[in-house]
This record gives sequence, structure tokens and C-alpha cells, in this order.
Amino acid sequence: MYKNTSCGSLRKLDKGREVILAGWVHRRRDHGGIIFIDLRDTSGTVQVVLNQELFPDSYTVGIEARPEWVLQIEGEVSKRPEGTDNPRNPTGGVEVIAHKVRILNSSKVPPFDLDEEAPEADELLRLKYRYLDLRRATLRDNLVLRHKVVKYIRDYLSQRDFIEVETPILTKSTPEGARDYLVPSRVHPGNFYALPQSPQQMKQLLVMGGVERYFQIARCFRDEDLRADRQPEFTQLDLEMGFVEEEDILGLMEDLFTGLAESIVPQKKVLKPFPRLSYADSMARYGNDRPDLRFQMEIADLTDVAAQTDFQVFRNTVESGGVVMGLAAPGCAGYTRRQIDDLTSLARHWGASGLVTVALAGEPTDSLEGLAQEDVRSPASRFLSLDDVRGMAQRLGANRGDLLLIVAAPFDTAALVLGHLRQEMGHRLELADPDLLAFGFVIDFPLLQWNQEEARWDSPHNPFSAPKDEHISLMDTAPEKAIAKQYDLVCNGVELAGGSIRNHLRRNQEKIFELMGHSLEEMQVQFGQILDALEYGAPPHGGFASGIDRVVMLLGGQDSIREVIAFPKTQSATDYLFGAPSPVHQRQLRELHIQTLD
RNA sequence: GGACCCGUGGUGUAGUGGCCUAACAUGCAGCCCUGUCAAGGCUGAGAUCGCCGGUUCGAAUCCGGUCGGGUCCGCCA
Repeated sequence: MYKNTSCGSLRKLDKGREVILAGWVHRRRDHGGIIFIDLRDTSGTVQVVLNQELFPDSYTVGIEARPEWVLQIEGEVSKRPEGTDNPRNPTGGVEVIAHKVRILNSSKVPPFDLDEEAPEADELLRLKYRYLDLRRATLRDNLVLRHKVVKYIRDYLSQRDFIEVETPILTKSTPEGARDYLVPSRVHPGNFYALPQSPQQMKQLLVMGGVERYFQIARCFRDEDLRADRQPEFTQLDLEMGFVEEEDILGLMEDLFTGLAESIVPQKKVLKPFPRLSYADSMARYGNDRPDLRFQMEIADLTDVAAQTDFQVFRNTVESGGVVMGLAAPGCAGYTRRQIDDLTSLARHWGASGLVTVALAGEPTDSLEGLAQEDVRSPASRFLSLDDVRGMAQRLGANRGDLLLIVAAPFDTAALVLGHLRQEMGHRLELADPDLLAFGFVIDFPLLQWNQEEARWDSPHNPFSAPKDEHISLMDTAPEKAIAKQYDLVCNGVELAGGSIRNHLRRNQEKIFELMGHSLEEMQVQFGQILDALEYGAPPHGGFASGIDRVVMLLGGQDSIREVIAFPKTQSATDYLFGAPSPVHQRQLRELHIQTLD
């Protein structure tokens, strides 16, 4: 070993120890006659002192050394002189007096600042020099956090008799879901493997194969356009159990994620027990199926109140079967024309034909009863009586000083628009406590959704999800009313996990495929393996999958999963460090029986 | 497939038609300095403003295109 001690481990108790350190020059302060080097390794930094008078040889080497050079230091740990402690560094009470300095490697001047306090460099540059970026504490901390998360999960599940099983990366393409990444077969001309979008069928088959408690930290691949929280390859905690019901899985998820958060990020508060809300409630109250529960500002239905007003926009919408819904933005009654126009254009962008705002002037302590006509500022004020306004304000839980944002539209549009407005206002008003992890379950998803364009039923989540027992017959009579044993775990507006109890009876699974427009022959070709397996004593089973990258992003307070992945790709799915994807040699293509078109 | 934002010394930014012979900070190089910790002081080098084309007497600045990055919509069962 080039070292016997970690830089970041040294404390005053180590005083007098002879140590050998090795690491990178983090910073260098040359005072002439004495040079301080902050030597950094994976554990942190410690100050090394090069003294011209006492150790002229090491001092001479120190004159040459530059940031990111790799040094080996032999020296004595010493308490710092009175008054020179650095309380900002855990090693700030000591320094290492260098007797011998050895240069293990030099370094070019880094292409960007590795200093934590420096402004963030261009992300492209950071990706190209990822091996330098990884030396920065934040990225290193994120990798450590990720390791802890995965280790916690493995330990937790192992203790509960789960076993981790690997499943193939070269699998079969299926028509459902995302675009597949394809791998051409050399030995079967014109045939392709697909990389797994998730090990969905495999985990079910494992349970059917008697692995009653399965999990895997599984890499998944989806060839779709990227986002801050989406990479072409990502990691899932994939889990499946036999002989379980919905409640068993929900209980397991709650216990796992609560324990995970509390033990790994104890400084964060966890909302518990996890609130549960139905998909329908989530849409009605939050306007989406992954609500940010860190703040209130819920959406409420105003249809009945609005129908009583003289405002034609409201009345017409209600008469044509639409709804009037709104939310109350706290303390925004003073919004300027410009700010309101801005919100209106956002509402239009999301599909509303307009946005009705009602500002309630006054202080939060003023009563709604005391509201006077001149306190109401709204484009619709002359069509709204004071009682109308009070009625709506009450429904929205508004106080004086708030701004009501009201949308009249078909339910789906109104919910969507208000959901986005809620997110936007929550963000602008900083309503979300950054130290809170507001987990929640969204349950009772519809089993199927009518796809207008293709004139068939779609599975909104997972075609293997089972309907509620009492809804099985609805698949024949009113499929849109059937609710699935399907659940999502959300946290702070991010979808963290999703799962379901699966169909373990072939007739129910076939029925769903049939409604989705698959013929019996297609089913046998695409899903034959799992349908057949259901006929050989498949136990009731279910599970969930959770995006590890998102979990770590959330726990680490990052805005993008690229910050918790060692070597991420850009939004156009390219790897800047290696230059992937890249052209390949004609010979390789010929071997694979592949010809490119352009 | 679409919308929006960004691209200026190594890095981060300012500059939105002539005052730009491009500014500031930091980094880099040299010199000085024995207690700093984002050390300090002095001196210096370093940019044809992503690329192509256009408008103009004149373009970093306006217009069109293109390339790259980012955020979002569609997409992601």
C-alpha cells in the first residue's frame, strides 16, 4: 500500500503518529518558506505542512506540486499551533508535518474547477471529464449515498428471506410498453434480442417457480426520450412475492421506505403513516397521480356554486357537462396584471380556454363575512355576487389575501391544468418543506382505459395487474369501471415505485389481453410462456418495482438522476466520455446480417 | 415530432447595433512572502464571442440555418 492512513480520518488524538498518506493536491498555499497543501483522498482532506528550514527536500518538491498532482507524504501528525485550527474541516485541529514527499503523478491543469465552492461547470464538460468530476465531494457523496441505499435494501430483504435472483439482459421484444433497445443475433439472421424494460414476466415466473420471495437490483432499458429523472438505462428494485394480497405489499413498502429514509437520511422528516388516496381522489384533489403532499393548496370542485352564478362562462361549461374547479394561492391577492397574465397563459398552455382569477383583498385574519365588493378583484367580479365569492372561497379553504385560480372545463382538462398550476404555485411560493419526505400511496387505479385512436382498451399501468375481486365481472360489462389491485408510491411529487397484485388465473389474464386487442394467436406468441405457466398451479402473487436512481436523487436532494449515476448519458442519449453510440466496422454489421439505410 | 432557454479567454459570467482595440472574477505563468486554509501582494500571458450564411457603412449584439447542451410537452404499459 502507498498509504497507511486516510487523510480525512486524522484527529487531535492522532498527535505524534508517524503516518504515510497518499492522495491528490486539493489546494496549495505557498507562503514562501512554508507551503500548506490540503491533501485529499476519498475520506476527505488534511493539511500538510512543508517547511523549508526543517525539511528542505520536501519543501523543494512542494514548490513544484500543483492541484490534482498525486503525492505520497510521510510525516508526523501534529496539533496545530494555538489559534490556527480550522473548524470548517473535521481534520482542522491537526496537520501533518511532511518529512518526505514523493510525487506519484503530475496532472495537467483540470479543464474546470474541482472546488466545491466554485460555480458549477457546464454539464457537458463535466460528463466528458467525469473521472475528474467524480473527485468532487458532492458527486462522491451521491455515490456513497447510493451504495448505502442499495445495501440497506439488500440487508432488509435478505433478513426477511428474500433472495436476489439475476434475470437475463438478452430477452424478447414485446409489443407492450416502451420502445425496446434491440440486439441483433449473429446466429439467427434477422432476429433480435431486446434489453429488458423491466424483468416483469421473469419475476412472475420466478414466483410461479417456487421462489416465494424474490428481489433484484435490476438494470432496465427503455428507448424513449429523456428527462431530468429519466435515463435510457436505469436501476430498479424489482420485487415479487407469492401468496400475498395488496395489503401485504403496501405494508412491506411502507416499512422498507420508512426504515430506509430514517436510517440513511435521519435529518429528514418522514410523513407517517403514509397517507393513501385513490387515483380518482388524487386527480380531483391534486390534478395528477403523483401529488406533492408536502403542501396543501388542494384543488376543490366548485361546479355547484358556479352553476348558481350569473357568469356565463361557468354556466355554459356546467350545462355542457363540464366542471368548475379551483385552488387558492395563499397571499397572492396582490398579484399584478402581468403575473396573472402569466398564470393565464400557463393555464392555456395546458389546455384551458382561460383562467378566472379572484383576488380577495385583506389580511388573513380578516373574516370572509367582512368581505366587501371592493375587496374582490376579478375579471368576472360583476357577474359574481359576494355570496358566490364567499361560497367559492370557503370551498377552497381560502383566506383574505389569497388569489383564487378557477378553471371551467371538462374534468380531465380542469384537473390537469389545476394540477400544473398547483405545482407551479407551490414552487413559486416555496410551500414545500425541503426537509420533508412526504410519502404517500396512490391506489385503486382503473384497470383499463379506452384508447380512442386505436379503438381498444389500454392498460394504464401494467397488463398483468389483477382487477379487484368484486370487479372481475365488470371486465365483460363495463371495463372502464373496473379497478385494479394496483398501487403507486409517490414522494414529493415523484413516482418512486409502482406495483400490483397479478392475475394468477389464466382466464382473467386472457380477458385483459383480449380487451387490449390481442387475438388468441398473438397472445400465445407474445405471452404464451406466462399464460401457460398460469395453468400449472401459479400461486396468487404480486410485487412492485422502484426506481433506485429516483430514490437516491430524492434522498440526496438532487434535481437530476444524472447526479446519482456514475456515468450518465445526455438528453440525446449519448455518452460523452466514451463517445457512445458510435459507428461500427462494416465487418461487424455483415456478421450480424445488418445493413444501414442512411 | 414540438416549445422554450443557453453557447463570449482554461472555468464562471457581463456586454443586446458604433463608446468592444471585448469587461469582471477565478484559474494559469513568473516574482515576493514562515501560519494560511477559496491565503495575500505585484507583474504577465490568454478570446477572430459554437459553426455557416445573410442584413448593415458597421454585428458578440439583428435575421435565417446548423451543431451541441439543458428544461418541458408528446412519449415513458
